Parts: sequence; structure tokens; C-alpha cells
Amino acid sequence: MINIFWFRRDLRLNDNHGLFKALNAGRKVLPLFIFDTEILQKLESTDDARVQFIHNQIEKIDQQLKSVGSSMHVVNGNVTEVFNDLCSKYEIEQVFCNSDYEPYGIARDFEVNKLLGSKNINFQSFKDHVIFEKDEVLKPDGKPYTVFTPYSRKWKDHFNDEMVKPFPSETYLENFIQKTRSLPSLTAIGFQSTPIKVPEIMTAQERLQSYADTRNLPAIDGTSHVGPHLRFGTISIRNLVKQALSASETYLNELIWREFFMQILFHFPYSANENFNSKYKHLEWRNNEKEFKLWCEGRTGFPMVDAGMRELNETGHMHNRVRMVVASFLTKHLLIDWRWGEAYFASKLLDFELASNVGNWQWAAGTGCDAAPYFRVFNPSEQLKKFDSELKYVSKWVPEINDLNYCNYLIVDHAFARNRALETYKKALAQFQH
DNA sequence: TGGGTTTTGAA
DNA sequence: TCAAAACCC
Repeated sequence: MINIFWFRRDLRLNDNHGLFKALNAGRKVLPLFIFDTEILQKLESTDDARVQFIHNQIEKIDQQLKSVGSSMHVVNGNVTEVFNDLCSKYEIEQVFCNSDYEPYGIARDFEVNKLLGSKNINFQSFKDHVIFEKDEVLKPDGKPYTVFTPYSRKWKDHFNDEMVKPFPSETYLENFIQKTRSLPSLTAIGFQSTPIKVPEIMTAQERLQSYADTRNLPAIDGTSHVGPHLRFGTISIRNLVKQALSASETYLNELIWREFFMQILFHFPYSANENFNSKYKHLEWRNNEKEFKLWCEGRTGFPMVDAGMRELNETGHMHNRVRMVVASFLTKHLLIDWRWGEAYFASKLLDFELASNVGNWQWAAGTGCDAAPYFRVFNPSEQLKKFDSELKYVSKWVPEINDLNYCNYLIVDHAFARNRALETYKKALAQFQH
């Protein structure tokens, strides 16, 4: 009899809750990773930097495992079929993993649980990606919070140091099954390598310092670069929260925003595809495809917008301040459906996280919970003055900024677009009243 | 975590 | 005359 630990988005051996439980359950453990074809087939291209990052990380974990005589069991396929096969090859007592709260993850785990249950195999998941799960921070009436500030207050009230105590999974590695094997290559699972790379993780000190200095200044690459590592679990949230607590309230708040949006998506799964707030359901998006293309390519004529989109296209990353500007521009100036922007970000961002992406896009569009009011229209030129007055950031990504042809071309006039947005949103609200 | 326009109050 | 405050969207 063996147990299985199924890695998903927790690609590390240290401080891993589910892994800790698996390695202490009294049987040898098979470390499993599945390249889920249900997910991979939906990706737009075969040179996705995120798949490459996962593959690299699996290789790193495998190296660590080989040093203790074990190896990662990597399979490419449909998840339930993979488990069916494993059940015929091994006598399995239990399967362990860490909880996934996204709609697809929930549905997938439900199917796996059903399958394993029918074979009398215990399937257990543990809290590892978050400090507080979906129903651990609720209003006094038991309903979920839909406003950030009271949510964060309750989050902090409930918090205590016990919650960031690590699970020392890395000290039980000898409990993995002693067998080595070779891994499938990136091309064997249908992908190619790409020049876009996930930045190495900073040290805690570098991360917090640069964040504090520059979170609003796109010119200095002061964002923490922790996004992709949190996304794929190459760093533990407990570790990050512990550092944030002692160093930076605003950094802690960023981490709480992440959990806020996760519990919103859990309790309101429709909001992944629909306006959270139905009072904007009559909004008449213009959805001009040519303009959308120009926005995607960073050719709107607004330096801040173009720089952001080009940074995204070239690196898989965009500074947070700039994300707000380009999102406001797409939804308000161009009146293009936030879902288009959300889908584009989803295809490009290394740190793509469904809950945060949807939550932030709906925030910018004004359709979300606790969203920016409809009349808040970012002025790309004012934002440039405030946050990149020396043009350091924009000239990095838009080198032709002083070129007359660039300056003369604007996709739309700001004042005109602002008024058009106000009219359109007002009209939608009026229609909703009737 | 906004911006544009008008009003106000001190020089 | 001008900048800050107030007010609207």
C-alpha cells in the first residue's frame, strides 16, 4: 500500500501543508504531478512561459528528490484517467493534496474524489495557499464580505502567529518512494521553450524594501516579483505573511486583497464571467475590434498605456499602477468589455490568478464589488505626470516617444472619451432603474 | 487607489 | 491673481 501526494499549484518541498500530512501518514509516498490536458489544451500558444516555468520547477523538485533516492512521477493527460491508471498500477490507501478554490479546480477535485471514493481510496485536501479560506472570515451574519476594508479588519483580528507556523515537510523526504525515473521533456508534453522567464525570487529583505520604495513608481522595477511564485506555490504564503507583518502594512494588505478576491470568486462564481454588480448589465460596450488590437499591441498613442501593454507582451509582467491605467483606458476610454481585457491578461500574465484578475478588472470597469465608481476615469497623461514624470518607464518601452508620428497619433481624444464613458455608464444605470 | 470645473479666500 | 477646497460626475 502506498499514499500519493498530488502537486498542483504548490510546487515546493518546504513548508507544504498537504505534503507534510502525506509524509507523516505512515506509508511511502508517491510524488505526483499531472500536466492536465484539460487546462493545457485551452492555452493559446505552445510557447507559454508559465508551462515552461512549471516544467522547470518540476525538474528542480525532481533534482531534490533524486538526492534522497526518489523521483517525481510526471504524467501528461486527463486527470481522472490518470488516477484510473494509477489505481490499476498501485495499491493506494490515500491521496493527499492542497485545496484549490477556483471553479475548475473544485469541479475537477469533485470528480477525482468520486472516482477514488468508488475504489475506497481516501482523498484529502489541506489549506495551504491562503491564511484564511473562503468561510473563515465572514460577517457577523455569516455572509461573505463584499467590501475590502471591513474584510481586512476582520482578517487581521482573527490572525495569530500560530497561523504562519511552517509545516516542515522538507524534513521527511525519506518517506518518498525510493525509485528514480526520468521526466518527460517540455516538447514531450507539446510545448516549446520561450525567451520570457519568470524572475528569480528576491530575498525577503530585497522584496520588502523595493516594494516599500517604489510600489507606485513604474520606472523603478520595485514590484516584489512574488506574483508568479505565489501563483505556483514556489513560495509559501505563511512565509510571506510573516515577513509582511513585521515590515509593511501595505504589503500585508496586498496579500489580504488576494484572499479577499479568492473568497469573492468562491462565493460568487458567476462573477468570473458576469458583472458582479448587475446594475451595469445594460452597459453598451462598443467592442471595436480594431481598437482592441491597438490596445493589445500598445499602439494607442498614450505613452503610459502603450508602455504597459508592451511591457506585458515582452515580459509577461506589468507594474501594478500601470495595470490600473490600461484597464481603465480599455473599459472607460474605449468602452471595450472588461472580459476582453481580462482574457488578454490571462493569456499573458505570468502571475495570472483567476480571482485577482477578474476582481481587479471588474474593479477598474466599475462593475465589481467594492469597485471604482463609474465616474472615476484615469487620465493617462495625468497618471504619467504623477508616477513617471521623468518618462523613465515609458521611454524604456516606447522608445519612439519623441517621434512626431507617435505624438500625433491618438486612438481617441481624452476629453471626448471621458464624456462618452460618463454618458454610457449613466445611460446603463438609467435603464437598470426601469 | 480620480479628474474636471467652479467656488472661495487670502493677497 | 492664484491655489486650495468644494462639488459634481
